[in-house]
Amino acid sequence: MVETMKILAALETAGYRLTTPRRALAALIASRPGHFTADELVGEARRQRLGVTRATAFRSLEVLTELGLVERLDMPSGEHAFVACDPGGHHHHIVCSSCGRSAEIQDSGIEALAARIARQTGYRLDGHRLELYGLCSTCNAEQYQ
Amino acid sequence: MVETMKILAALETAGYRLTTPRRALAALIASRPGHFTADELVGEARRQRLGVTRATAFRSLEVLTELGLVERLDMPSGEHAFVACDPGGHHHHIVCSSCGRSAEIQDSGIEALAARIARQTGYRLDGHRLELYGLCSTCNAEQYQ
DNA sequence: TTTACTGCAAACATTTTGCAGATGT
DNA sequence: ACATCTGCAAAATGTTTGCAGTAAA
Repeated sequence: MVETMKILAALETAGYRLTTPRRALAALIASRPGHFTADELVGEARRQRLGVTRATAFRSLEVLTELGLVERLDMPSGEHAFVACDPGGHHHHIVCSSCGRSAEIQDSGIEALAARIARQTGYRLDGHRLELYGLCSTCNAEQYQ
Repeated sequence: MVETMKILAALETAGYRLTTPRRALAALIASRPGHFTADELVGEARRQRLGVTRATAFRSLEVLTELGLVERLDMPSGEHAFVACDPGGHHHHIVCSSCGRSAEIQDSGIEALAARIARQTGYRLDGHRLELYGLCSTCNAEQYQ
């Protein structure tokens, strides 16, 4: 769970202004249990009359992505989505294809695996991405009720 | 290396017609050493006067993707790209961020790793994606000349 | 008071679609 | 012959940008 305050604090620390739209977006993003598309975010903001433009939403998402507070995902469907996440450490996501809830995965051995592949293929790696898709335990349980 | 013939054979087997545009695209795709964007593909087709429309290119890429002859990648930059690949077995790609050359990676232990994560998180996985980015040995070598 | 930020609207990029005609089988 | 494909052009998406005004620090 990512809290609004953490996002705002990070923005402030990085020298960004805490504007009304940014506060609103931070709250919205923090309230999301899982991933969301830019469009969903804007829609939700509009529904709640928060007065946040599409352009501002994109601009904020960009800033937040840079700070590592949000990450961009590419769903199997091809659509782009974002997830709030803890900045700092490199990590990966596992996302529920039903409810969208997502969890962060720390190392788990992927780094080692990537290093091994690099050695085998002769590539000098400078990045990788692992995304896992499936049903979270809740959705999985519901399916059999 | 993926050959034109293989692509055409797969299309035919799947019941698709071997039209002129499809033959042209198959050849273009097979000639690519690495990944390519839809736009690059169309541009190349136009340069060679192959008479392939943008719409047709997209439609063909869709078909080829369905058949597993091509896969969609999401580059770190955010742009979409495609790579020709062997259909069948689940695999992943390692792509060179300089020349675009890409190689397929067979299992390498990712499946086991994914299974372990599934167990730990309680998710029932139905898919995952691993993409590795870096410099291939050739580009890496050139950098130090 | 200064500079970052926002809204607006237009521009852009990318992918999809409807339809009439061309073409593979 | 007949269904599948293609080209064309328009539409639907998704994202970015310039600029003048607003607001945070």
